[in-house]
Amino acid sequence: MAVSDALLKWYDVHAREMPWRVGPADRAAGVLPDPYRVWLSEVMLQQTTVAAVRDYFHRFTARWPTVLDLAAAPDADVMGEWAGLGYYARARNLLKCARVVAYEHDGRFPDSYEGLLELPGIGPYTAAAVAAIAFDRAETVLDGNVERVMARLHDVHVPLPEAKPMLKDHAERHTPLTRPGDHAQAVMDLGATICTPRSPACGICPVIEHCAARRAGTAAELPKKSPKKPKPTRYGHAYLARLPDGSLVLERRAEKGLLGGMLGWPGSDWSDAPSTEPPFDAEWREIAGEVRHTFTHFHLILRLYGAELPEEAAPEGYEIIGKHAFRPSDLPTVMRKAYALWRDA
DNA sequence: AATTCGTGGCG
DNA sequence: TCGCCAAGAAT
Repeated sequence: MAVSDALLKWYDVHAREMPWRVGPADRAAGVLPDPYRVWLSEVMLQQTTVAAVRDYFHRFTARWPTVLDLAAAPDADVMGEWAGLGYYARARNLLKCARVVAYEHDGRFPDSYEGLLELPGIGPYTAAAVAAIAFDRAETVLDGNVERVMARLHDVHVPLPEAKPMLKDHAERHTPLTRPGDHAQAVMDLGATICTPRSPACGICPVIEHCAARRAGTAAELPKKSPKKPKPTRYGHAYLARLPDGSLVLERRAEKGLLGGMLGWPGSDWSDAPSTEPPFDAEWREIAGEVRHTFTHFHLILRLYGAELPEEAAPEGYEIIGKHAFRPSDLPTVMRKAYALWRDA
């Protein structure tokens, strides 16, 4: 039996339940999933686990059931709803993409890889995933799961990312013309549940007889990866101010760069020797303790300063957010940590 | 082509 | 505690 046949047979029984997914039985009856939901889930799933995405997906689809609803949403609402999920450029591009689809494509997603690839925030993986899953196009997805499964199936020892093209070649040879959407999801499910990074469960693998790495005894050490750079530690200062009515002083961060477009506390740059100049005048007092947070490529240690501002002392150029309008859940995680430390001080 | 982008869970 | 890892894209 070919690899794709064995995979689909396994998937028919073991497909994981996901709120954006139409199971193999319904698909067999001709049901295709809503492209909007497939797209939304795939963007959320970029470098993010299924467990982390579930609640966000439910909140987004409850609040914005269609791409037209999302396109009409205010930027701040979408960024606030995305807060905590990370990689905030995804949220900015999500909204851009929704508006292009809504206003330039009549509210319908393109049904081809090439068409999807044109849209903001949709790269090679997501274009292939949406084309295959939502439109049953015979496209090949290449994500971390597929890379790992292919590296093992074909015993590829070339390290990533150099190995990517050859892993893609292998994956394409396995992509069937029928049920390509189920096939794509099957390979990813296999990678997520059986062909895992550490201690793969080869004993229950549906394609073990096709696996070259299993025969060679190298499955657990694949895929090889080139060494990555160590993370430096950076430092910074953040300033948390409150007005007499309980309002808080925040700022909307620049569109580009780290935490772009998100709300945050005013503060210094984050570097080896951050500026110690407060963003505006107040009776700042140091808050005991520090916030530690790790981003993709550096560790951050943040020192906090708090102030109670007098009446009529709201500084210019900031987002003054009322006591009851303020929700920590609108903030990225590092800013939530800062708020928690200040509040509990 | 190499960097820059979050966050939470896991061993 | 700490590095690794997750359904990557943009520049």
